[in-house]
Amino acid sequence: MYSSAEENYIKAIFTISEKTGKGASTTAIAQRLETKASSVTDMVKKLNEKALADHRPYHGVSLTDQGRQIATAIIRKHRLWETFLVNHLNYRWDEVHDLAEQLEHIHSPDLIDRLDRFMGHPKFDPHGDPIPDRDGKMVDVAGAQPLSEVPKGVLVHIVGVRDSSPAFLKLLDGLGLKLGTQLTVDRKFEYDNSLEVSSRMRNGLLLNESVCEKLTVKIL
Amino acid sequence: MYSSAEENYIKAIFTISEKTGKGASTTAIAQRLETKASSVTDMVKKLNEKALADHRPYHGVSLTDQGRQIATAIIRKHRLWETFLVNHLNYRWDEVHDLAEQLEHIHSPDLIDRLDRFMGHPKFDPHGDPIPDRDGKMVDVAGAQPLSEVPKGVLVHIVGVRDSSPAFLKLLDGLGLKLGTQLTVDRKFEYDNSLEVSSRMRNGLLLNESVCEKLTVKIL
DNA sequence: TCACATTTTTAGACTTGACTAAACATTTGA
DNA sequence: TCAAATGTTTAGTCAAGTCTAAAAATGTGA
Repeated sequence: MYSSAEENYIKAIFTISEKTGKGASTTAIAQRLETKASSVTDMVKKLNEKALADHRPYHGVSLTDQGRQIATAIIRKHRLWETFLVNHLNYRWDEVHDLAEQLEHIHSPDLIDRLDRFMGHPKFDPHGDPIPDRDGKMVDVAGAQPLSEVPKGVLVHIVGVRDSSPAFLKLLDGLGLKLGTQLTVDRKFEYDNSLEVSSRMRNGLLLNESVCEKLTVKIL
Repeated sequence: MYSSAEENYIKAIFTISEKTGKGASTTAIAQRLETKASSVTDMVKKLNEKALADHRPYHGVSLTDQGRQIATAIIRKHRLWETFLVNHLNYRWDEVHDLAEQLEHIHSPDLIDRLDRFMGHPKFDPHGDPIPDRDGKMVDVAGAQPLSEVPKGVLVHIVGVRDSSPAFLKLLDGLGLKLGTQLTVDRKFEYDNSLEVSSRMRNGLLLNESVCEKLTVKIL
């Protein structure tokens, strides 16, 4: 059984490694968990002793197989809880992240499997992220790419968001964008890499670079 | 926001006070929380400073209005989660206590109200205990009494259990007793205060004193 | 190559919540 | 009424997790 603190570090290392393809630096971990690098040093030492992580100083922390297994289990819990909150308790997709961060630390041999069964084994969470199965495997979303890389004139639909912060999700709500929304890139502005897109609901929607990078789409 | 430790103490003080009608002694609190009296002293001091509890040494700890309000909120959470686990995730009534002890510490402005609405505002949990509403009010179970006090020949039905431990609940399951089961006391044995009862399913069921005290029944 | 900016670790302290052992206080029964 | 039993508190310690400040180590650009 691991503490919430340990679990949060494991998840952070996993997520940073996923994103960068390299080990997670102590500084990066500290930043993500809003803590200090010295605290990270201590915890990484502890995870190392428990054979959950390896640390090559100045080259990053990586998870062992066991660490990775714990990480995917936590992510599975997080995403299933988010799905439950949105699909059954009528939460909006921008409200569930923090609550799921609490719920993901509930320890139970089978609660999450029952929740999974109750919901009919959903494959994606409300933000389009794949939900790992009991063995940590998740469907791979082949062909998905950031909107920022889509050429002009191609019809795509939104399959995921790379940022689950309330602010970002509310912005999307305000623009009428959600999972499944079909889009075409009409114009690209080199000046700031912003895009003008059109959907069924709206034309001439101007999206800045950072928004486009965080929207994952698939060609239809 | 209160820590899980603080919440557990508040709940223990509330429950002991309910049961005994007096303040909760530090020893009683220690026993219930499986901790030591000296630890209780420390925490009670802290709760006192936060205006959640009053302590008159040798006469018990009692909760302030604010403390009581927190206590009923936690009990509401505990019982609603138990109800959810049994009614929607198919847990048995003897499996949910420990899990609900974790879930009751989830902090959220409205999760529990949504859960309440989702389930259609249940009035009782799987053990027959009344679920407090948002204001801490719960229906009072008038006319309920322990089976041990029921006279011979009177038809009653089980409305609650005063012990939610897996061992006790499994015993009841094994005897074919559950909420709603109709019983008549056939014989009373003065020797050890055990009772012989009969239900529709079984006759000549011998229940010892401690079991009879923990079964709450109502005359039909 | 080598200085410096960056990253990482160490050392010492703090908070929360718990513990043991011992001292202290009160109730109660004889 | 007073001593024993019971209940409570104090004092000192510990572990987890965090922090600041300072020291140490490393990668990299000039």
